[in-house]
Amino acid sequence: MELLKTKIQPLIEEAVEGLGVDSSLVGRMLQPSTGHTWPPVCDLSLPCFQFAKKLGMAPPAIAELLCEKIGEHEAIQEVKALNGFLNITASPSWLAQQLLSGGVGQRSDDERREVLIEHTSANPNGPFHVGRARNAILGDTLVRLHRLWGDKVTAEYYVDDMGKQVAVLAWALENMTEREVETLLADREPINPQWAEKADHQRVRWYQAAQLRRKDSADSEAIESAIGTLVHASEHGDQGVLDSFEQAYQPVLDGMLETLGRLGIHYDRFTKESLFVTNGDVAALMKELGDLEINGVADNGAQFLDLGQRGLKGKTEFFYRRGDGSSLYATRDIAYHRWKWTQCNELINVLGEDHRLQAQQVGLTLEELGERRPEVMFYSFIKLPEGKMSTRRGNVVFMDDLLEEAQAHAAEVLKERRPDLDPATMATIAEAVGTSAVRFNIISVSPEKGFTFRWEDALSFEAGSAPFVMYSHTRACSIRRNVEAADPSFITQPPQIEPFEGEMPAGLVELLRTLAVHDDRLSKVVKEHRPNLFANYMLQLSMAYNMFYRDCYVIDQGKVNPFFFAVSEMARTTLKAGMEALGLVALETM
RNA sequence: GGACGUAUAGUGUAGUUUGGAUAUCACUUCGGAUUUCUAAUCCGAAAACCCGGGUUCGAAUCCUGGUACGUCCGCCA
Repeated sequence: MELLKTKIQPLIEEAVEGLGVDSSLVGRMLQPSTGHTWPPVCDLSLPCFQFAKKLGMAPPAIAELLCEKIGEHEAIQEVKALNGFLNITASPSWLAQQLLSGGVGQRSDDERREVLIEHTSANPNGPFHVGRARNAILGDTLVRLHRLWGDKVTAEYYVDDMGKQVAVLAWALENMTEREVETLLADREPINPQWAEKADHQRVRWYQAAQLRRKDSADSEAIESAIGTLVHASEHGDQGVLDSFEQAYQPVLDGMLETLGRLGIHYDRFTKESLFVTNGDVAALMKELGDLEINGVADNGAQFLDLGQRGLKGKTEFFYRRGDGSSLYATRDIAYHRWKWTQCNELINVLGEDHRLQAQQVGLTLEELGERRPEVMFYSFIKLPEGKMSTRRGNVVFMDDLLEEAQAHAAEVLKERRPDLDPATMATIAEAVGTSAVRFNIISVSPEKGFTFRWEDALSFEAGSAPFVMYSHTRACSIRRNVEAADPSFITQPPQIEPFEGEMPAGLVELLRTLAVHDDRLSKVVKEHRPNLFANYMLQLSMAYNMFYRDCYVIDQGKVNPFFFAVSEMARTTLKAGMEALGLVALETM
């Protein structure tokens, strides 16, 4: 709790110095109590173990001594020695005053940054499946969290508009008939009629059929060489070929973006990979790389960097140029990164764990060129209970299907709970609940941990899920509506808040404490790229609000309590902003 | 074979960067609250740090050796 720490640190330092020990460590040692217990036993805690040796005293005794030395302070409710810790609890009325006066959460300009976040960047060759969605959901959440913090963010999608995957798609659309495609895919699950008009679902079948023919047909060699020619042309910047590629993939990409849009995921900019080939950046880059100390040349003229000399373990040769002089994917990625650095002062990539090595190579090369390396948030792949997700084996869950299912499930729950609602409202709420639950289910797990997709988890609407948070928010909204009905002046001209008299109910204290650590948590989450911690915070905030709701009646016997209402409103706006930062729909009624 | 990542109650997870208290939250199980400012709620109980060694007053956290799972090791993208 930084809010409290800045106020009372001098007080503690003085007390520590009074014992005759160095107080310079106090700043580092004075921490929120360890988060192992919820609710926390206190707001700030000073472990006294390090002083024990110097003073020749037992830590609990030191804590006792310090405890006696700390004087009264308006911000402190209680100082207590316990098990060798000096525990400080903030005064709830002081917290309330700080929070309600609006002084909390102001960011100075030098804390705001221009951030470019690249995420998703999936090959436009087929519909989004749940595996790919982890990238988009994590990336978009990071974008939103940075915006909540006050950063200026550009969300960017790097479009893979050249190379083999798109070439296969373009070749298939040009050379195969629908009948041929369907014959080849006869033993696969047919296209879901619901998506029959959606280009990503349509065209992926051409792609899949072509993949089969490439492997396993009489003319596979001829096909391979035709595709090879296309790839080669695209890598040399042949505009005609690039245009035909675009015609092939753009409708697919549009379909994918439609799916993402349903989850509230949007981009500020799309940058095409081919740009860096056609504008000469890649050629210039390869020339520059060739002059580096660690450059090497293979027998056929291909070139690489020996990154072993820069500490890379395992495979040390990093090829950036083929024997025929053309560039590789990673080479273009480096050119792309140099360009990205001209657009921002902080760069974040969201990448699957399969990109770890390549990200190392790109990072080391950028440093070799005198650039900074980007920060990367890696995530591990989503599996199905049956095993790895694979389009080839038909073992996939499409996002489009998941979202439909989630919506339907939410509609079912709603029908029982709110039979009074009209169908249109019900559909809107069900859509919001469904998509929010799907996002939350994925966000709330640490990115680097493995994730197994389970329908029952994704569609769970109980405590610990998005609807739990959403529900707390609707309660706060409902209270606001009731207050407005009881006395509109509370909304139009909020009254002066009198300090709270007497002892605060537990739920109120808990809510104030939780609101008070909002900025601490957000700051950590944004700096360390860990959206799941904020999801966790939102659950805590919702729980705290529910406790407050239990203990404090904003409207009691028709009369509005101004203090409770002010706290409720603060929680409501904090909940709303936090939900938006996680991409959850902040419904006002559900 | 090599590089990297992960391992916490029956299940899913937080905490590990910076060692410190009774290890978080939920599902499940068991028990309780309700003529409610929206019960998709609240209160209570039971239940876990992969295995071995080391450092330390103190290890889920740091070091080391195993085991299991995942990812990568293309002049592919």
